[in-house]
Amino acid sequence: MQMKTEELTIDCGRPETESSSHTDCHKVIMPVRDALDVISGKWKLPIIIAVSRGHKRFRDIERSIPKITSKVLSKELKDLETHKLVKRTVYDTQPVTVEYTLTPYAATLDSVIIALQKWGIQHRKKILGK
Amino acid sequence: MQMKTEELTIDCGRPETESSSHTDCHKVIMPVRDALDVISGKWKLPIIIAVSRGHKRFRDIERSIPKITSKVLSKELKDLETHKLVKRTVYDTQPVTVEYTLTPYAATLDSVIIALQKWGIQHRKKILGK
DNA sequence: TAAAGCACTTACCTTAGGGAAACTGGTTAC
DNA sequence: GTAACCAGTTTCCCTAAGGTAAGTGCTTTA
Repeated sequence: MQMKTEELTIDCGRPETESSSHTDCHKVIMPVRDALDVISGKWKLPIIIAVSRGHKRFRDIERSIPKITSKVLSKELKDLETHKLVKRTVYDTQPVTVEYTLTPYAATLDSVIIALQKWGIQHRKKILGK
Repeated sequence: MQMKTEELTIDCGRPETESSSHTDCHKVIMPVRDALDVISGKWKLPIIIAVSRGHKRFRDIERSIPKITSKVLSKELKDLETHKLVKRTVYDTQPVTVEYTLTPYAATLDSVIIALQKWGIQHRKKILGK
């Protein structure tokens, strides 16, 4: 049905060829699940967006994301750090200053975020009357 | 820091202008959260991929997605139906044949899926030695 | 010297997501 | 006539995610 030719195609041709279709399917499903394992959940992308937007300090990030709590933010920042998407830097000031920044690797998520943002915008338009 | 100029930009300029930065930030976070509300979770995108790949029947979809159970598939298909992403058609055969197909609206998710697939592929390469 | 800010942590509790397994009510193939 | 397939449903259970609220140790501001 739908066939979009960008660099990677959602290989949906040959719908009725039974033999190798499952394996083909896995080639799309598996990477998507790998990606979802890292970035799914309610907060990870919002945090990445906030940090990319220039919010570096803990309280600053907290204020920039509606409804997030410090407990959740703390935990999610640790997760993002272990996934090498966020870097935590402690400056030896009085009192200590902590800054969160995105790693260069996090920039590779740009296309994902942009795709989701675009889809979210049009989806909201669609469901709340056009 | 990172600035990618596609149609929509992750507006991350002016990092230290305090006044309007939160509102700007929300303009990205909100649509992304709207999108995540619909498609996040472990199974929705895999199901959409499987159906787009030509798997129309319940058992066929079930077999094409590793580790999914019939209970979860049943529930997620209902969710996708209410979000107008999947259409369920019952054919009055003996016994009844049920077919799931994507709506045209689901095709709008292609760019999201492609972005996630690409990211997942390179992420796996990155973490499992290059 | 009290209040408020920073960067968190801890304790407690609720809910949602999801796994395992069995079961239903029908039909077809052997 | 029994095994297997289809399209699910039901029950029971468990864990992870996440909300609420308070506290900690430090410092700056009024």
